Amino acid sequence: MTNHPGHDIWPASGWPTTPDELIRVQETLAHAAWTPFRPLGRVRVGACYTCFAQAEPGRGRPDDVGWAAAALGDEIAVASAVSPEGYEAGLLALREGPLLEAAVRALTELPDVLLVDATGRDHPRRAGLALQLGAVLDLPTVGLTDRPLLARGDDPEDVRGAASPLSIDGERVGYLLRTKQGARPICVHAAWRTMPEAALEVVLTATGQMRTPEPLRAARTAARVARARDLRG
DNA sequence: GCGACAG
DNA sequence: ATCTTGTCGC
Repeated sequence: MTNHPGHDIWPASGWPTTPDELIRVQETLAHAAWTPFRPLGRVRVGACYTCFAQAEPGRGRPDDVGWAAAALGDEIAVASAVSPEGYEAGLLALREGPLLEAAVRALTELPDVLLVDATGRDHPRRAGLALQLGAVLDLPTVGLTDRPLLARGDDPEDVRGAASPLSIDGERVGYLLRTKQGARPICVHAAWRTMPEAALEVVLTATGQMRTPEPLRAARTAARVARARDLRG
């Protein structure tokens, strides 16, 4: 938890710092060999989330302060820093990667599988931030978003648990999942070491009565609370 | 040229 | 991310 944030976690983070660099990493990760994660037994599901100080529509600003939180069971960890980049679709890792990694690494124990507020295989180079973060942390990950980046899918029926495939040119990259009746479906993305079906299973086990899976709700709340606290003194 | 475009 | 709109429940 950095109280007076700087760019400090970026240079030493090992994450790419330029679009060209990131794109190369994404292309490499998209073709990397992997063994599929099978959710067996009691799987510990964690989540991470980032929010920023500037709340303007459209692209976020460079040099904005960000707060990331990671949640696993009752434990919460938070990290904060100035993020050098604004938001650009396809390059979210430049803005949030090191922040999310820092929050997850601040947990006492790592989860068996991590939910990330970003896409995975649904990406121009098939390597969204959820996939990349999993590779960096060596953890299976699942991406969760409100809407797809490139993928398309039909609306699942309005029954809790109903799902319909999200695809890019016939390639299945995730599912639209109705986690709550009467609520918009969430996008569940295959990411690092997770097939679309495994991703779906993980999300269903982590979801209670609310639309958003519990670990992600916890991380989201924690990040926003940290932001509110730090923006006072 | 215009809209779309994870957070 | 944020905003708008609509609906339901307190």
